[in-house]
Amino acid sequence: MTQTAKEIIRTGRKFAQVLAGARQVFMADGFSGASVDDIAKAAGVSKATLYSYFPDKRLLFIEVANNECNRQADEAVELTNFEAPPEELLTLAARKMIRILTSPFSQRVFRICVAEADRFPELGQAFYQSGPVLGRARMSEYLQCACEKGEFVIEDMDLAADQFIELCKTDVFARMVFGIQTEFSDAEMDRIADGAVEMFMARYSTKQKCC
Amino acid sequence: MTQTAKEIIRTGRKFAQVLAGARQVFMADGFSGASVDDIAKAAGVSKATLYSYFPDKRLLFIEVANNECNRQADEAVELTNFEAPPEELLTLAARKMIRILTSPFSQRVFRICVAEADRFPELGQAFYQSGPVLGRARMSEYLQCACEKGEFVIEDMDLAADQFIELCKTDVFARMVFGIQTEFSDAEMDRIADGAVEMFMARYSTKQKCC
DNA sequence: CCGGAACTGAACTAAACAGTTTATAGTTGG
DNA sequence: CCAACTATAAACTGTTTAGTTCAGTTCCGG
Repeated sequence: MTQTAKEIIRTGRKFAQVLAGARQVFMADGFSGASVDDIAKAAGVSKATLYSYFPDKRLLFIEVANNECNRQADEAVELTNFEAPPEELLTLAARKMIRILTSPFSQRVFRICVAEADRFPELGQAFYQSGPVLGRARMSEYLQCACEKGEFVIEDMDLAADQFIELCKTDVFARMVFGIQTEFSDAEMDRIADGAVEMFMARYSTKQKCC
Repeated sequence: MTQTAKEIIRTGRKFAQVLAGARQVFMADGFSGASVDDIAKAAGVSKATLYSYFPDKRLLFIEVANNECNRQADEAVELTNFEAPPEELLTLAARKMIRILTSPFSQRVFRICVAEADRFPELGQAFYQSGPVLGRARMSEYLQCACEKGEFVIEDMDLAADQFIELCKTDVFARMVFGIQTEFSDAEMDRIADGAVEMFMARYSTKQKCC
């Protein structure tokens, strides 16, 4: 009558190993694609040990997913140097954004979130919070600041932030998601980034480029 | 020694029934989530009958997926009335686009494409062709025409088309994909649509709104 | 160096599911 | 009315995989 209840046991020598193995296999194969045997093997641990830490595959996955979401939140884009001229700053931000969006890691996590949306609704939510919401917050913060300096005129700050981020996905995102293309050259990224910045400036900048 | 080879037999009374049942179950549960027993039941047909038409689950799925992609291509947005003022036309197009993007059907198909990208790479390609590529072509065509009338100045037509389509996804798409929200009010859609149009006009329209 | 806790490996259960077979029955057209 | 074709239900095969069990081994603190 071993009363493990339904809880994760975080103490023990090999806990971290199990987690690392699970992370590796889940990231590569998704939830359904990953077998517990594979995970145990990748972790260099017996299946019994794995099950002594985690009551089931589901909770193991959730643990991994949460960790990854937190990691992603930590690595989020910092808009450094609010003082730089808006056009420059936005161009840098756009490039960074595109690079993050197209990273193998993002692609994998995105795929898993979508594929497992039925089984793990909370997963999409977590990812949305630590990705898009955070990005928008950072962007909004900067735009607010730039508006106060009279560089932009923006009525709906959240909309503007979302629009900028969305523009960074132009073409690239769809090609990625549908498996048309998984890597992008600097030239391709710059085309999108510059396009996004020019569009954003044309809409919200106070500087007129004509007349 | 029944020489069925590995081919789909399209003749026979119940072929259409099987296809309809498969469509229903695959759309609801995805490829892995759907069991052949469920499909046979939904089709009102025995499993043996199903297997007399289709050599395996995979080919049945591909048949359904192809049909759905073609259907989607047929229903694609027509940009009616090229003569209308650009702002009006774009606003209508944006609303239509958002409505299509957020339809339960699109959501389901998108989800399936992403989830099964490994198993069926050609699926994403087909969907990309019958969705994004088609949309861009239609949009490009219109923009070309409007440029010739002097309503817009656009250097990179494909980029502009993609940008407009992308702007229509602002916020909405991410919320959908991550399961935050699956239905959208008219007000929410109009906010995005109007935002997209204003942005697009500011960037590419020849009409100045100031000075 | 000892005793208990952590770990191992391999075998096992149970369920799900793709695909097959069989024996039977309805349908159709000549 | 009789072949030939089509369909059916149900049982069966084989495989995969989550989760369990247990006898034996390793590790580590006291």
